[in-house]
Amino acid sequence: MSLSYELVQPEGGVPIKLWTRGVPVEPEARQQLANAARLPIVFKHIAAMPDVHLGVGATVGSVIPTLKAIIPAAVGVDIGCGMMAAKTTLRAEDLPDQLGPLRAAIEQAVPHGRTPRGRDVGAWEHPPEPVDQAWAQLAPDFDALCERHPRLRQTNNRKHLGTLGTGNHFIEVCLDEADLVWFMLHSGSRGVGNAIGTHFIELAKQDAERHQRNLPDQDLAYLEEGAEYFGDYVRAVSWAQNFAMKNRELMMAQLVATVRALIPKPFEVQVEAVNCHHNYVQREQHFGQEVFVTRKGAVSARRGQLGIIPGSMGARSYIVRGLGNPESFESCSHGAGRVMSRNQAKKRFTVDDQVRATQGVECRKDADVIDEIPMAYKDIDAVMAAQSDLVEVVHTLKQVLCVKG
DNA sequence: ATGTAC
Repeated sequence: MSLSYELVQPEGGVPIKLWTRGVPVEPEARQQLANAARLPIVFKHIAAMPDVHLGVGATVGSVIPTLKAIIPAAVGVDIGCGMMAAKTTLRAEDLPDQLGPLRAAIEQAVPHGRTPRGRDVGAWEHPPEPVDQAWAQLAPDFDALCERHPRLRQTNNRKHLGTLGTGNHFIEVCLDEADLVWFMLHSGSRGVGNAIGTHFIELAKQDAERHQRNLPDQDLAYLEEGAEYFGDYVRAVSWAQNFAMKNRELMMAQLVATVRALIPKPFEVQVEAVNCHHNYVQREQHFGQEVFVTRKGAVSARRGQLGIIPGSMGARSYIVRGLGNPESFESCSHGAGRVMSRNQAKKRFTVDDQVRATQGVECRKDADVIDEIPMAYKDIDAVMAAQSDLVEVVHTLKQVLCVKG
């Protein structure tokens, strides 16, 4: 039987297994995977998902298991970034014909966009009660962290909880194959997670310099167990991941309340919503060994575990169930993956292209979202086919409304 | 992705 993945053996490193059959992979991404494979702390092999593409330090769409050490830049700065989705009892025909007012109401209810100095655009001016309650839960561990790392206090933290952000972060209303309405959203740990990531990436680089480590790439600097800041990083990254998960829960609640206020028909939202990180690190057992697994643009896919693989603004998204494939460290892709940079997309496509590609979706179609045009992403169907031994599709979702930051 | 500096 042929392998479901491509096997590459970089000289002086662990093997790389790529679930990329029928999907393009940039040579630069291969080089970057090989760099990570040469680190002495990597366990067994590296897994590349079908949406793999070049990132900072580590490749987006990769799973890197490490022994008694973590590479902060492999986790990245968008710590805890991920997806949340929930099915409702609403049906397509319960939605209004014109979705513009609903989009405007969601944009009004959930802070989104940039948070430049002195102006609260993407942040709460006065966080509502549920946000303050959630912050009260997060605050003690954050305060403890700030005692040892005071610069982290100078961040947007409490006012960013329950807010969307920018770029590819979005909120969608979707229909599944049975015309049931779903809510779905994509966001992370906002400013404070970014500051934590940046801070510890810097500390890891200083640590590598002190130890005169010979690294294939400075962005692959790692912190080892016993290093001065290792424990702090583990606590900080875990805190940011909790912040991100709570951030998504709060936005989902806000979204549900907003739709309830606008749609006359009463409806229920499933209690067991899916809420999964795709940029994170955690302790796991693989091949009988306790390891740190860093998923950068990858989702956990243990047997039976539900995950979310979104397509682009105009494409379908998938609710998936993990098959627990041990060779992928029980993981799957986090999306379609880009085929071109944001700048390339803005050069190549016009507003007319964007209008055509997002037909039937109530969303922004202006010059500032062309970098998110569906053609800038890989074909989601090819991506799904390449990982058929990692996940099975449970639901297929098509967006009818999309809010971008 | 985010915030800030250029």
